[in-house]
Amino acid sequence: MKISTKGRYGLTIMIELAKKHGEGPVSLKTIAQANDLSEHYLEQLIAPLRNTGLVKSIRGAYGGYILSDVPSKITAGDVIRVLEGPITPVEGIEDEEPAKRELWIRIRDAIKEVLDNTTLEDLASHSEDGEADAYMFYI
Amino acid sequence: MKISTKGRYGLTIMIELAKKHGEGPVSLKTIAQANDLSEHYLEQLIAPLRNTGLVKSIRGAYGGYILSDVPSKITAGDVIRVLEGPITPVEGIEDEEPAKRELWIRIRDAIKEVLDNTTLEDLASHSEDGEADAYMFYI
DNA sequence: CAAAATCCATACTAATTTGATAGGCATTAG
DNA sequence: CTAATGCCTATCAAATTAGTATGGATTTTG
Repeated sequence: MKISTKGRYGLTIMIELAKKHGEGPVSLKTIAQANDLSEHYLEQLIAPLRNTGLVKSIRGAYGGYILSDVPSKITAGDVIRVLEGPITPVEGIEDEEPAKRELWIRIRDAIKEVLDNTTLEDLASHSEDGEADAYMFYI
Repeated sequence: MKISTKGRYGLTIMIELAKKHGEGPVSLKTIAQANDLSEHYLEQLIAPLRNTGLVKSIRGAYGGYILSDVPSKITAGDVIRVLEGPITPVEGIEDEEPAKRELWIRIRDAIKEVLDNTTLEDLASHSEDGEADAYMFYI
């Protein structure tokens, strides 16, 4: 029941690109260093993001990546779907018996609701402040 | 972003126990056969359910398992937490930067809301009918 | 042009998790 | 006693995750 580093680091990349949207290409090296991540690994994650058209690449010296659209038009769901596959708590929901099928569907819809209504703009604008939100720490 | 067979089969076991609650112990063999699952594998899954007190075992011939409480008092969240660990889309939410932390918390709370408000009674009562719910098939 | 910066592609690997299987001991109903 | 059942430990194969390694290909600066 976890989102792997693929989705998490992928979101990290996209948030960085959103923060610098309109300021020209951002290199993976910059993003890797700022977030203490492996540049090589990020390369593997951004490849599908490029292939599906969420980002565009500019090659050569002083190149990098830019968002294909404005941050308010790209959602967390767009990113997670590309890197983690379809958003669902189980594969083949249709094959489950009715009771569990209904449960998985409710969970799936709840997650989709959150991911599809959170844009990169939302995420980027909350990235600067370090304030703790009221509802932060509880399980 | 998946619930593994541990959680899914675990729920299957608990739903079966809920359906026969009050009718004496149910053996794993019965449950395994009814759901076409490996009895040995179910043994491994029910061990933590027994250790945490969600079910009680009756040893010996014609033994089996029974729920420790009425089906309306046990939730899907109780079962999933035991078999899958804490309900959260990422480990160490506290360590994430504010924007993503807020996103993970929203997802976590949405999932918890569903799991903690679905009881075994709900699930067991929907298990007999084979009717397709209106909102079944879409992604 | 040459060198540096950057993207691009493929292959390999170590660790972990998942989903079991195997075999035997312990307990109880009949 | 004996058959049916739970209980326990060990082992294992496949898949997934989280990277590393290597070597390009492309573009810009100087």
